[in-house]
Amino acid sequence: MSYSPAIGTRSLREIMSEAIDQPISAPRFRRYPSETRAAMLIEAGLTCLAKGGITAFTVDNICQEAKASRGLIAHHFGSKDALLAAVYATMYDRLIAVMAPVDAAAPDIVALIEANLAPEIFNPDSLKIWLALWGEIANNAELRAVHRQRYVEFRDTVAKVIAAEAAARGRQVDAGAIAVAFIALSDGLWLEHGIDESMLSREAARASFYAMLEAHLGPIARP
Amino acid sequence: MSYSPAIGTRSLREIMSEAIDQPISAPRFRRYPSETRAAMLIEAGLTCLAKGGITAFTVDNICQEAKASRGLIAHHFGSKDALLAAVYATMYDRLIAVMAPVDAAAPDIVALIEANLAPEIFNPDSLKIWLALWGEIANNAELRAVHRQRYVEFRDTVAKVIAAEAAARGRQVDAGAIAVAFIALSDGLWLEHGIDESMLSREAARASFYAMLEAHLGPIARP
DNA sequence: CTCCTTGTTGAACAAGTGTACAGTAAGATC
DNA sequence: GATCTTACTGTACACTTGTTCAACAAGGAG
Repeated sequence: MSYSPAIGTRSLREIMSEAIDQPISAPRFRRYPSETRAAMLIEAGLTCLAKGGITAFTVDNICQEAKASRGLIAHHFGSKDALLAAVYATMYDRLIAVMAPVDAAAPDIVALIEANLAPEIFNPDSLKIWLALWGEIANNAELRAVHRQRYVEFRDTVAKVIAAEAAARGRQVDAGAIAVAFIALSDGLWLEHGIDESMLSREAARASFYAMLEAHLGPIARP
Repeated sequence: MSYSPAIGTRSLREIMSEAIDQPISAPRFRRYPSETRAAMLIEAGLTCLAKGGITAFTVDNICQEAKASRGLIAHHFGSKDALLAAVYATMYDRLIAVMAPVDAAAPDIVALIEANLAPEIFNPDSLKIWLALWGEIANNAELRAVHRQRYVEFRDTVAKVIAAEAAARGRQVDAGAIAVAFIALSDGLWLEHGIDESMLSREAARASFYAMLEAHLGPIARP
């Protein structure tokens, strides 16, 4: 038995109600403000990346994860690539948010290190997402644009803290260069931890951070 | 006008020869020893990864790059994933090959650092390949198996050099832990250099390596 | 030359890809 | 209640995906 699609003024729900001879009251779907739904799709995209890498970042997967229909990504983002760019921006948003306390009135080098080791950042799922995204940067102009903007923003935050610490110690250093090296180390530690958790503990990563910065700034008192 | 396919004992080449009324002497394709063709497919796979990341690692792309037909990957590797695993193993082969001189009778910490900066290793194309592969490790059992084996092999080579250097200096260190940190740093530097070449020069990367190892081993004479 | 092995081709297949779009309906506003 | 905006659905589309497989042919062995 098949039902004909709704025609004219009678909704499918009305027809169905009649056919099964009882009212169907529950709405078939929920409407969200555009921003809310966009955020939901971004979240679903992140989940897909964490679960299966860039290969699993498909319209079908994402919409299923978000419990929405296939058309929604196009409606809210225009294209899948635009959603991917939004996903990447979200990752940087969160990274920078964790750094925010560090960037406060009193820059604190220990807080910088500990922020990098925070569970929101230093965890395999999060890393899998970074990894999937990094692998796409070279092949995706939209992603590259986001990267260029956000990376510089992030680097400058780190450089500021390092420069402040160096000034407080009366040391002359190239804070920008050290910031890049620090980020490189951070990325590398995330990488090892993300690929094989057992290979590199948080404690080992912490030691690397301190050793690296002490080489440039002198002894740092650990908390 | 269309030609019927070859039937019975007459080859398509014979029929074509007759049709255009002149001999066709050039073979339609070349046969290679299995190993040779496998190597060609691996090379083509590497090229695809460098050009377009894991998304470009498709049967069509690879076979086109290798100037072969679609069926060849299945014939030589069984599946696309098996080829990917072989590609990954090849990357480690080459990395370990560059390290080989380091691992010789007289382990040399400077040679270790310089090997990591060698143009065969420290270049954006090579990094794009690593990046694409790393992003897949978590989602691909075959790849994970290769990683587990080769990474340990590689780490032990690095640890050996560090341990020897530490012994020569009479220092007590955890060479394995330092090796992991060293590899993490190395990966991170490759990453920055590969994503945006202008962000991190070879010279800056060199400085990071020396600072990192000097923190553990004391002053190192630079070449 | 005539086998014979096996590397190679290319079409066929089902399943999955992103996008377009016409139509549906939720829920705020009046 | 009626009206309207727009979030949302779901199908259709053209195309790409990896794998299978029967047939072809290169090139060495005899």
